[in-house]
Amino acid sequence: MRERPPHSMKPAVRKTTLAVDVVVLSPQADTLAALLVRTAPGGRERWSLPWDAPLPGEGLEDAAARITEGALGATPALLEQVGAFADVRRHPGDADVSVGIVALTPHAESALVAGAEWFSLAALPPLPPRHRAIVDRATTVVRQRVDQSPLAFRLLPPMFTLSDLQGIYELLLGRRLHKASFRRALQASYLVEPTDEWRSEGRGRPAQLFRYAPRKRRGARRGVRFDLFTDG
Amino acid sequence: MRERPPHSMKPAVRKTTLAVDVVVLSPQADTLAALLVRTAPGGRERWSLPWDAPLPGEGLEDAAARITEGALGATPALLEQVGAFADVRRHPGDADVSVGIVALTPHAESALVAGAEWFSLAALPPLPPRHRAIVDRATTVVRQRVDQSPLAFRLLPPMFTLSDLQGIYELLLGRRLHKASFRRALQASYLVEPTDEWRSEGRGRPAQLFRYAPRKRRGARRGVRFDLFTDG
DNA sequence: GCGAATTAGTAACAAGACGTCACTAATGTC
DNA sequence: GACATTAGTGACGTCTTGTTACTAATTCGC
Repeated sequence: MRERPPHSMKPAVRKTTLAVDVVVLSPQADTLAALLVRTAPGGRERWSLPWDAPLPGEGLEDAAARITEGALGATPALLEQVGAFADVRRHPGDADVSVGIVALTPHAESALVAGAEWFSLAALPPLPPRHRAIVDRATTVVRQRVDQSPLAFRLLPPMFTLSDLQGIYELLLGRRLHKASFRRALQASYLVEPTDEWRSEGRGRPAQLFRYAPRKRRGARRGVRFDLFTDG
Repeated sequence: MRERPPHSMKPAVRKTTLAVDVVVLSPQADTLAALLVRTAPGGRERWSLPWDAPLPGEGLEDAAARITEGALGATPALLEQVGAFADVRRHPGDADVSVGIVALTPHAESALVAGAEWFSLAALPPLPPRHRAIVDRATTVVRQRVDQSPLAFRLLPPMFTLSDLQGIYELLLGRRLHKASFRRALQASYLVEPTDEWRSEGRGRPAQLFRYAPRKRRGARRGVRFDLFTDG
């Protein structure tokens, strides 16, 4: 809080430099990975989040979609704001204010733009300080919302096994879930429906395929709540 | 989503006009009220949220604190970002981008600045469209966070009765809670401790006063979760 | 004074959610 | 055919939650 005599002044806009910084997340090889781009030589960090200023008249999410396409070569499945950042932490383009946006995209082999690469969230290279803060907030936001909104389904093809789905939840939440509890909670949530198809993945019993089909839920429904750890 | 060939461009900041728009909320006479300021004549709406551009180098929350002081005459008890808004909806200062921030302040008779007034959230006058959207998001954000962070205690004096506290939760959540469940959940949360003092409010049995005293909670604690409706 | 009204606080119960274990089922591998 | 591997489920004990119904301490009306 800053000390300042409380007297009214006419508010007025001032010119500011604004950036949209995007945390593109995708499941890659059993971890959650973020898409980083190589920075121009000269900065201390070699990598940063993809970012740009919004075009005149362009919405923030639209800008984030454009920026994601520019680095990923594909449209993200879901965009969500994670906050505005105006602290003094260094931004690669020296923007006064950054709007952080998290984008989710399914795993795909689609060609990345030259200079873009996936990094496991657990092993990110050094980032400009503001970008580091945005990544941290993005993972927090994702973990908070995964129970409330069908984020996980955006990362899967239209038909998937319950083990696939559980794997996505575990990536997004960052912890293991118990199989029986997961399925029971999923039942109660009325979010999926079984199909007639089964998939055999080599070894083990074939798994039934499900599709995302949220049904009307009576009363005020609570989200899917999963708790525990360690499946045997 | 906008259609645009995905080829890489050097990102660059551009000048934008930025506003910080503040939703100051306070309990007033059994409802949640927002603080509005009279707008300069000429605009279609007579009222708007207090707002201003951040000063050079000023953090967003710092700006929100300053703006709140300018309209309320006091420092808010808590500030929380609710999002960035860059759609085409009209802003009273024609800012390209607004950062919405919600401020909570206890009920107080403190003198408002001339031109500022409290309005029950249930009966707001017409607002500039972007401000209307910010108010709606602010109430959503407050309801989502009231379980996770001690918002409610910021709206009460250091000592309060459990009925006072329940009333604040009901205002913030916008629904009635069941007395026994509320108290049991509060017990489990280890957020308050009883004092030796009691308060008699006229009729009825005197109530014990409590103070906010979050104790270390073993393991990963879940927030206070209240569910039900209708107290008899 | 004394009962009715009013607000505070709690015990206890029933129903449900949750964590866990142990099992059955269907496939591939050796 | 034995075994490893993954899928899927039934059942049980415990903890959580919604609800009812009660006790407690005060003011108000008469």
